Amino acid sequence: MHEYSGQHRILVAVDCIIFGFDGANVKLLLVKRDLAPELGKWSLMGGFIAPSESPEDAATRVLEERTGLKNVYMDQFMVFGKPDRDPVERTLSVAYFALIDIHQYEEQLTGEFSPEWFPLDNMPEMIFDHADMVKIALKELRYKAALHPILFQLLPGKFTVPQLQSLYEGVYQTEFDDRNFSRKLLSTGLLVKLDEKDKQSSKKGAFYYKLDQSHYRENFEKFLNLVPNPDKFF
Amino acid sequence: MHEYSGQHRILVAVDCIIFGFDGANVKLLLVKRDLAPELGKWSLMGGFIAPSESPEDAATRVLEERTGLKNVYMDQFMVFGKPDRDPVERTLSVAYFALIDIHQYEEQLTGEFSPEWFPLDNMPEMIFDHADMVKIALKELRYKAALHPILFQLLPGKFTVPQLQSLYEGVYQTEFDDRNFSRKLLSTGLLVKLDEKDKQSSKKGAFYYKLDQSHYRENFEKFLNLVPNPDKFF
DNA sequence: TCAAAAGTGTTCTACCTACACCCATGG
DNA sequence: CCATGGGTGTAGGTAGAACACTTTTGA
Repeated sequence: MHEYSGQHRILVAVDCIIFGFDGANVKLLLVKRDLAPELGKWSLMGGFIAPSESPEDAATRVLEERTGLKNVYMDQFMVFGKPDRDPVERTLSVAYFALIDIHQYEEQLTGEFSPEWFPLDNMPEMIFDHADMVKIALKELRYKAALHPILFQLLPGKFTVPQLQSLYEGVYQTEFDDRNFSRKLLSTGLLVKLDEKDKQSSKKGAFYYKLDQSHYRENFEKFLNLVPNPDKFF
Repeated sequence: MHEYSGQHRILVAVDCIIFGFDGANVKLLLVKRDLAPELGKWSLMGGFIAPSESPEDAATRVLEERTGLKNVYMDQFMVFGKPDRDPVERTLSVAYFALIDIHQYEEQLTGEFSPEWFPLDNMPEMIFDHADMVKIALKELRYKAALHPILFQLLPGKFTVPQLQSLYEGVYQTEFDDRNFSRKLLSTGLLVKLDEKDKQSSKKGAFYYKLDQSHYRENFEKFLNLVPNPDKFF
């Protein structure tokens, strides 16, 4: 026996909701679609799953092909599968959100289909159900980030506490008390203080920190509470 | 244009990890596989997605066909997609966990392929990667149940606080302090006290409660804390 | 009247929150 | 020398954890 008979096979794609943070705003990386129909319209980065690939493999490949980035934090969060979501042909989409350090992302040669960053509050119209996917991805991001230290993935290797705070404020669209935030954050034991200071944003300068990688991995599943009353955001 | 050319289409199934609670143990409902290969071996309840169905539709249909149950709480939690997970033909599986009131489930006529309940600590050997799926489903169940009141779905319409506690203890395989548990539980405002008592398990008798449905729905997203130190279970 | 389970009460502690205040420094 | 942002300190409140005790009633 080499296949199940009488069954219906479906095209399966992966789509990546790619989050970045430029220091002030949380942004999403979109591309112009390079296929008909809807050619040239904004779209998530996606691609079909090849015969030898798992969905994870495909998502990793798509991300690398389009951005040049490897070892990116990704989370499979939902399958979108309404029969008519793609007007061309039934296509299932396995959706991932990805968190990248926006500065690692090298501007691709700006061709007609080059990717572009959009702030969350100013997204362009998108193909198919991609706007729904973004909405749900953001919700998932907020949910997961309220409990686990994933937002570090959006920052460079060294960062300051105030930077991290504005990242959290960007993700949750609120302001947090600086003093409580930094105390909670430092008490997690996740950070290692460096000697260097960032003098960009203040005269006093803020110390850089880096992640304590082993502590990070060991405590990843632990619930954190960097976000006060997180459930109000869902 | 009626389809994307040159792409590889994949068979897509849904599989349901069906949890039940008999008052003492958390159990899973398995069936004997009715297809070659591995015919007769234990398997999750599953089926292929039909052309007109979304994955949710398919999971709902499979569950109803096999158990007769409608309106069951289900959560899509992961796609399993390693290219070789099904030896017959590449098959993607969208996995759902389902929570049913075990007493609602009417024993099907006990044919050769009739479903059977297995306690979590005594599962039979299963086909393909179904054991992995169960493991991850249990983890997801514990994760979600630590934060949201989903375990009510495993109990009948009326239930006592001690019953609910042994359910939680079954899911997390620990014991909780009775006094703290009931106080926390009642303070959620999720329960409505009934006049009737359950006299089965004690002489004094324990009051029955039912869910306050509107409160349940409104507060579903809120984080609860019925499980002390939940992260130690992940 | 006693055993067994249900249910209420109390204290201790830890953490979260909301503040006020000092620090460092570039202009 | 002062404005600006960085960082630390402190007091009050709340909620969770650990514990003791009373209540009910069938046998």
